[in-house]
Amino acid sequence: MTIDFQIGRPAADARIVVAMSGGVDSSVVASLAAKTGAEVIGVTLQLYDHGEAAKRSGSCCAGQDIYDAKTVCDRLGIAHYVLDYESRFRTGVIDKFADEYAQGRTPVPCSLCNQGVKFTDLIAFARDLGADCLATGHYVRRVEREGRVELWKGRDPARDQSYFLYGTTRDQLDYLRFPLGDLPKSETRKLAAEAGLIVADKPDSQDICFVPDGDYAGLVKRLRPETAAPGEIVSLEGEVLGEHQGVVHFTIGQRRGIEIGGQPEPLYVVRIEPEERRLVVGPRRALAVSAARVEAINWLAEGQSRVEAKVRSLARPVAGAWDGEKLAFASPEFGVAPGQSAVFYEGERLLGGGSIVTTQAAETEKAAAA
RNA sequence: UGGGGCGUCGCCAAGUGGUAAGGCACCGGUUUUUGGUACCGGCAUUCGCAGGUUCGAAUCCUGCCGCCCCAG
Repeated sequence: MTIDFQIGRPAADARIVVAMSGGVDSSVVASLAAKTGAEVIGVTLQLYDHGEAAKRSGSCCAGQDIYDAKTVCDRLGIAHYVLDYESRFRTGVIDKFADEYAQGRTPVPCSLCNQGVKFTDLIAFARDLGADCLATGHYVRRVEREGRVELWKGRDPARDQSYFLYGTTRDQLDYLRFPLGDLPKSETRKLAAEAGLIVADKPDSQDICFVPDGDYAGLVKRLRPETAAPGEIVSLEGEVLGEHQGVVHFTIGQRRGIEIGGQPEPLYVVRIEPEERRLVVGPRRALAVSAARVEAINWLAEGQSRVEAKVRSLARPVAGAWDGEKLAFASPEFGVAPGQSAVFYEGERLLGGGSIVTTQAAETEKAAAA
């Protein structure tokens, strides 16, 4: 299978840099790039410690993964660079991640990473190398239409990663290539196997890449100890129902882990008040939100008012109206957490997105609290 | 130390002779490049304790223990 990298000049003269995490996807991208006949350079970022996480595979950008990426490059006969981005990743992603929790918000580290270290810094590096483009293994599509580039969802809806890439700028998009955007994952694995890549059967990455054992709270606690301070759990009416072991363990809309029984219906986290170290909980209907204020928006399209919006990576898009400041949901949305991204779409096309700063409770909460 | 009430899974709670509902919580799984959500599954051989009646009791009887309320 051949993929057109849309470089605009003979492959023999082209140079492609591939961002390689050490996983299947980006390895296949490197393989596809090599097949074009262009000069291909694999680059892997070393993002965090050499300790615990390094031994774990199926994540990205630590010891085993770097070794895997290198092995793949050797097989393909291409160059491979490892860049030490630990300190940048630390300040640009991990510290911010912890800070967000300290403010009672729920960060999306993958977006922070893509928009910072991965794209901004890596693109600069690739440009320095004189490359024609930077290719990654993301499942999104770059579509040239009417003389402009657009960002579309990955063809395979189960794999679409556009939610995490809303912050990609037009300039970056010009330079980026996503060769897997049209493929289903199964096809990627098949290509990996055909190419004899060592990572063909490597498990998909999941969870937060820099959290070795899934215990993200443990990491945040080390960086921001105050997030582990116990506090009250109160009802919407202000009644103290129990105690929690730190706001770091919670996010808006969360049900499990509150550890309060004896209720007629489940309790969800409705609000987090970090300065008071207080958790406000209530029934599901209290989560209903009619609108969300969104800031730091990156538009890839002209500002649109009628949009479909995703406020979580795994949510189906919902209809909404954008007025330049806030997103009004056509029908109440549940579990909208400040810190998460609101990403706007028009069908397959990603229009833009930003960070949710506040939400507006729907009438039902007021009714429930009254 | 008179009267009344109660004691069923961590919590709430149904069940008053026929062989322990349900909800919440918790645990596990599924899904997933964020946190969650949702869905599926698990969760009292036992009903404060000890005797007794009965073919059979959490359910009836007796005693004890504990808690609550009202009276002293």
